[in-house]
Amino acid sequence: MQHKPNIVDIAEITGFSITTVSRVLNGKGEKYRISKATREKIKSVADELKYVPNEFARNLRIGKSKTIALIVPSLKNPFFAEIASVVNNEVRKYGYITLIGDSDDQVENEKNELSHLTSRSLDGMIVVPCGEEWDHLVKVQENGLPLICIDRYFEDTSLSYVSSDNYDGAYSATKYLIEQGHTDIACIQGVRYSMPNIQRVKGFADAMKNAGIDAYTVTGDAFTEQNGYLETKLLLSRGKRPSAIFAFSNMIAMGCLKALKEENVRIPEAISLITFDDNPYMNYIDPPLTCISQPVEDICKIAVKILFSHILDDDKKPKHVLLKCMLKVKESVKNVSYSF
Amino acid sequence: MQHKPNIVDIAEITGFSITTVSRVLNGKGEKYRISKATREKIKSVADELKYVPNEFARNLRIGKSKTIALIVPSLKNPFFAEIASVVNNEVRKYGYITLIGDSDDQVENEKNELSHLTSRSLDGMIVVPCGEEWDHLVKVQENGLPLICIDRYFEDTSLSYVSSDNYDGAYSATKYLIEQGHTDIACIQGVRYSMPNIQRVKGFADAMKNAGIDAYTVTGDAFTEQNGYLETKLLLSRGKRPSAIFAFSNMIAMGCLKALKEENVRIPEAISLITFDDNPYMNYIDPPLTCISQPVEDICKIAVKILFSHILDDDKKPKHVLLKCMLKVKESVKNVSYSF
DNA sequence: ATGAAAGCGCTAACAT
DNA sequence: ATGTTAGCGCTTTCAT
Repeated sequence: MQHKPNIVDIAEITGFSITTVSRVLNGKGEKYRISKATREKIKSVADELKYVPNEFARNLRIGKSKTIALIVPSLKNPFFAEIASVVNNEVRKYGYITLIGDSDDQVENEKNELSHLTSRSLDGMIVVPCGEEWDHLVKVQENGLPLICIDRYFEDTSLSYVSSDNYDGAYSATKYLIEQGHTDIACIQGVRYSMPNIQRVKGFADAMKNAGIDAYTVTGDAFTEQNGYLETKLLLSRGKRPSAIFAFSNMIAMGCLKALKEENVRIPEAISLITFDDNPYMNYIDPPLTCISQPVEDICKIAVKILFSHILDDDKKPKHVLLKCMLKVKESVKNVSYSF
Repeated sequence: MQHKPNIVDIAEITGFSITTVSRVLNGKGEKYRISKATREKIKSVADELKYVPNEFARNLRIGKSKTIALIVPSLKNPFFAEIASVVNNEVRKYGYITLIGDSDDQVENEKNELSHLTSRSLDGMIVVPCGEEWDHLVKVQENGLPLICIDRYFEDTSLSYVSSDNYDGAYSATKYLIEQGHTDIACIQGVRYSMPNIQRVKGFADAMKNAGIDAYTVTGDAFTEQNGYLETKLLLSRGKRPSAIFAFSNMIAMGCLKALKEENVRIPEAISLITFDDNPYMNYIDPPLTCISQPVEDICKIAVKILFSHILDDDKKPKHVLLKCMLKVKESVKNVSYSF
């Protein structure tokens, strides 16, 4: 047989009807009380021909694609690469496939990906939104496509989300710095309007205020290495340097490191550094960075679970889940309690 | 309108036939000499309805899916994450979509992904094979699906590949170490049968021999952090420690760093370290690692280009491309020429 | 310059 | 316990 075998071929060879073949091959043989002999014959022929069902025909017919899409701001960022990896694996467990879209942190791209991907009759979508707009996401959902936001999300919308408890994470980090005797702390934030950032700033500020510290710096405006670099350079050029820097993401921390290295500022001797996000490479940088580790794996697993409850169980109620972060003490924060 | 609009809806609204609508929406209006007025009307209605073509129907009809698949050993490894990112972006430029599969470095998974993915009527495939088998890959190709290997590949098969010139890369790295006065060099290799590894060992050995050094160590058996860690531990427990270690991948290097740190061996003062692969995080480890950087971006771009020449131009001739690596001197290799 | 109609491979409602 | 048949939305051949 030259062309790819289809159920018609199998029907002709076995002498049964297309329907019967379809039923057997879909595991509905029992249900339709198709005789064992028939089932076996059909299956063996299918095997022999190396029959693979045409997903397009099936999808066209049933209007489902067994496909979900994941849109992340950048696969090159290890934080999102891990998300992609975990989501991909979890989704496979349901027999579904993941299309990965990269928005390169541009809302325009996100929208394009969204419309491009929906032409594939997706069954669901997981998005790490990169902008401050959510209309296009809500619209997708209103069109009947279950959608979950992870990491970045929006409040007061009908969109489900799973993220870290960023407020608590930032609060703990700041509290830890204060406990180590730091009072002059600067934090370098990411995209200002993004919910994780808003929560982190709040957690940071609250921890400072609760400790009776009113003077602190919040600067920066992107979750990028460049932002971390520039802001650190600026902080270092100030009259009085902060004793500790709190970087709001792994990429920002990289930029801090670059700047601190350039200026020959030793960590943690001269300046302490703490950061959001953890990853394996962080253990080998100089020094290993004390960080707030996000439960990325759990976030993804829960997101996928919720997504499939939306898809399969028709449970459309929006769910909002925040998971606690963990402070991982390494070597980049100095105890300065008795240093004056 | 409740359901997703299709060309039938547009035909009804505009009063033209389905055929005409299809032609206009596919940009074949000119070709079929459809009047400008008609074209504009159809387009405006399509816009208004936010019409998105159903890819499944189209794909079913034309037998193409505008989809390619990429299988990598692990998305969590930044080396492969970068590959995924670049391939994904390049493929989008052709209006195609990428399905990403993760083999978790198990040939069994690779085979599963392969058969799972082929049911999606792929138009092409890019694989970073993880085993020493290629039969399943060749078979896929023989079934008419263009397939390219990147990074890891096989010789003497009909499979196209794009990879680094690993021999040359390893040769340069070794030559550099020797120029810096090192003679007692150990290299920690990855998966032994893999082509990059074979070439790297050859490059390493040739460089040593050409320098008149006959004694050297080649040890290890996986491109993993664990392998790097264990082998370094073993090297350090030997009577005479090597003066330099050559790690054959980023992950192996991470393991080396971990072991060296644990044993308080200073780099490069006590032992020099050079590694294959570069990535942004490597600039912040202690010390920045001198490395052989692979042209990942170019490899991916060329692979995609070749893939599409196979897909679109029907040019099925296997192509074999090796790109030169680059030695990036940072701070992990000490010049020991005059140290005895 | 535009249309009618067949068919891609599959599923499911409706037979028998 | 098995078969007939109508479409899913699209492209394309053949007509006009």
